[in-house]
Amino acid sequence: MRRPSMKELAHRLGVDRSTISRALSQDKAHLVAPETREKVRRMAIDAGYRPDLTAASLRRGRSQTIGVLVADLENETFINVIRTLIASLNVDGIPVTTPLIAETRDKPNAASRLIETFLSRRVDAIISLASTEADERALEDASREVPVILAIRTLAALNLPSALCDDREGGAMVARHLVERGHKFVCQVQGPPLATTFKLRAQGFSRICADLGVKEVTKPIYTAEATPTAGKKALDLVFECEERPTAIFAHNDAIAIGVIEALRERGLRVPGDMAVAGFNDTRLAQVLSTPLTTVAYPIREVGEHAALLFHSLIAGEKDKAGSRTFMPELIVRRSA
Amino acid sequence: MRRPSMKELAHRLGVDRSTISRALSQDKAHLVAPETREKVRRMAIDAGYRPDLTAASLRRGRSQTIGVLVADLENETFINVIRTLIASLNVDGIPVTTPLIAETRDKPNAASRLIETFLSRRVDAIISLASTEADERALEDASREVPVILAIRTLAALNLPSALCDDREGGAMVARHLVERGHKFVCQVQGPPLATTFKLRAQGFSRICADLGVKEVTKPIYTAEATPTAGKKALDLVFECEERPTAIFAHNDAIAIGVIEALRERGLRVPGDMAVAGFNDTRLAQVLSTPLTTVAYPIREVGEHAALLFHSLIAGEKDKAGSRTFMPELIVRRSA
DNA sequence: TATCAATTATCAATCGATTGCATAGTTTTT
DNA sequence: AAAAACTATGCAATCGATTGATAATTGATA
Repeated sequence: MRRPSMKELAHRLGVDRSTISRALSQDKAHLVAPETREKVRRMAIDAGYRPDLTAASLRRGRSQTIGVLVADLENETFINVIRTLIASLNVDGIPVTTPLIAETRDKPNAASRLIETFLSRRVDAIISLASTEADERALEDASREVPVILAIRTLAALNLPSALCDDREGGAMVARHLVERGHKFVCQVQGPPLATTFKLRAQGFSRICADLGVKEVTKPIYTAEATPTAGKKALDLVFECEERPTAIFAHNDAIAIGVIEALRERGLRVPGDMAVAGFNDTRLAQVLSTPLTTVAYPIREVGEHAALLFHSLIAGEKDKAGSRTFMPELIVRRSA
Repeated sequence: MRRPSMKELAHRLGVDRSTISRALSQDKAHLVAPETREKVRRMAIDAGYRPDLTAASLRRGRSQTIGVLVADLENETFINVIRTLIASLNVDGIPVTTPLIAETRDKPNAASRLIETFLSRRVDAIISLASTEADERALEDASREVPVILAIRTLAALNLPSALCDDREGGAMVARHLVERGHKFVCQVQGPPLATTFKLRAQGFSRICADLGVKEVTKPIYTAEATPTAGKKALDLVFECEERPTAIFAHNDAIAIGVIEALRERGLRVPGDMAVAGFNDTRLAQVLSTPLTTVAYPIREVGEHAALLFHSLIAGEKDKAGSRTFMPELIVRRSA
């Protein structure tokens, strides 16, 4: 017993399918007489009618779908931004726009392939939480066909509407805090430089160090991935330096945790022997027995602004769709 | 300059649209003469033709789309199963089936609402990594319209094809190991009992304890969520018991980490003062300075079998689509 | 030469919903 | 009482691709 289509409903009720369509719609329901409308709605429920969004999409030219590119599904911050984004996609608690979530893992051609799929599926917009310079071209091309919004990571060359965190200032906050605590020689364990996030955090941090006369380890230290494993490995590089710093700014909490575990293995105490600060304020940062000093990411703001950009852009209000950068917040705990 | 549709291509080439369709298809390309086929393909590329999957879906009655329900996007194990699942969805590296990923967070009505959306979008199948008893009805109803596959979590009452881990045996493995290490009085910090996973782990563990004459803390201890925060809180309950156990089996690694941090705060050493074992073998388990003894989840097997079920079911080969349960593996490290 | 098969392409219907335009019926205005 | 203005509904085209039925062409076979 297949579910009925509009045509079948129309037949049973002896009205035209267009009447059914209007009666069940949000915006055109006023065009049909209240009693007919009720009759249609009741019948639709009784018969177990379920609209076919594929057909509706085709006709409308809008798929009520949004392509979401994310660099890493294991990253709590990305996920949380996506969560608020999705929550803001619903209207009156009803999900009208379905997100197509796809992960790039920062692989070279992943983004462009996924964007092709999105466009074939006629997404109404694309939100990228995965932009790297390698994807610049693909995103630019896409932006000529459909609104493209950047979140978390930006691309200076592109001038696309974006929802960002002030990563430079975040890095600066950490630097100022370390200086305040009396550190004179510090070190960064940087995330992979393919995304703007880490580059800006590094710039902000270094700038303040330079201004306030604090020395940084000369050779920059990068991790291949922003993971605890990579952070652990990176600590070896720190210890290869001639002089040992007294504080480490890890570019995110996952790296920081790796650093802390590595320090523990060397029998060093945090913050006594080495102060450690992270970035993002993930769940784990709060649970550690030496709670992590870190920078809280403006998750809600970024997610909601991305949603707002989406809504403005598909409504054609290009003027309202401005980029915004939100301020993160330093959370001082025990580790630094 | 909008991209052309098939109709436009056909016009330019002076052939019928059906010829274009066949020339560009995988399975019907042999019906068109080799030279025409080449001509069409070249032209399609030159003109920047991009098929409209919305239209194709409508006509075919298949959307080349799969609905994926996941309980928690922050859970590494879920994500990794989804990753292998998605990888197996591609044919020759080309993504033919797009996953619609949606998160339930184990909220009461989330699953049924999301399933409605999936069905409205005419997904070819639904894979649930989020099944709880509360969703039983919704999944059963859905399974009458579309293939439904269960992964990670099962529902005994439903008899749907599934890809699972032998959680009971996993729990048993931990129990046997603890007994081997000489523990006589142990404790479980169980995950929320709404999913089969945790219930089975508990059963398997308790069964072995009973068989081998090892005492368990009398009152079962549950966490509200499978997170470090919840694990930390749960340790208080352990210490409320009259007698203190010497080992804790945390139902997953996230809980275990919470437990360990809580122990550290009390100045207790792992495994000296308290042994701790987890479940899943997440990335973090390997990085801890006291590496976690845990049970490695058969991620690849579960993901690939789920994909296989999907492929069999949409091919109509119901017989080939059998449920399978894969064996996890105990990873002994330092913590227990 | 007539018949049949194979190959290649066209025709036209179809998937299910949406929407501009037309029309019949009703109410309001003058 | 006629004209104007609404209301409520129906008609039919449309979105873009797919596919079964059918026609045209060529070659082979009896």
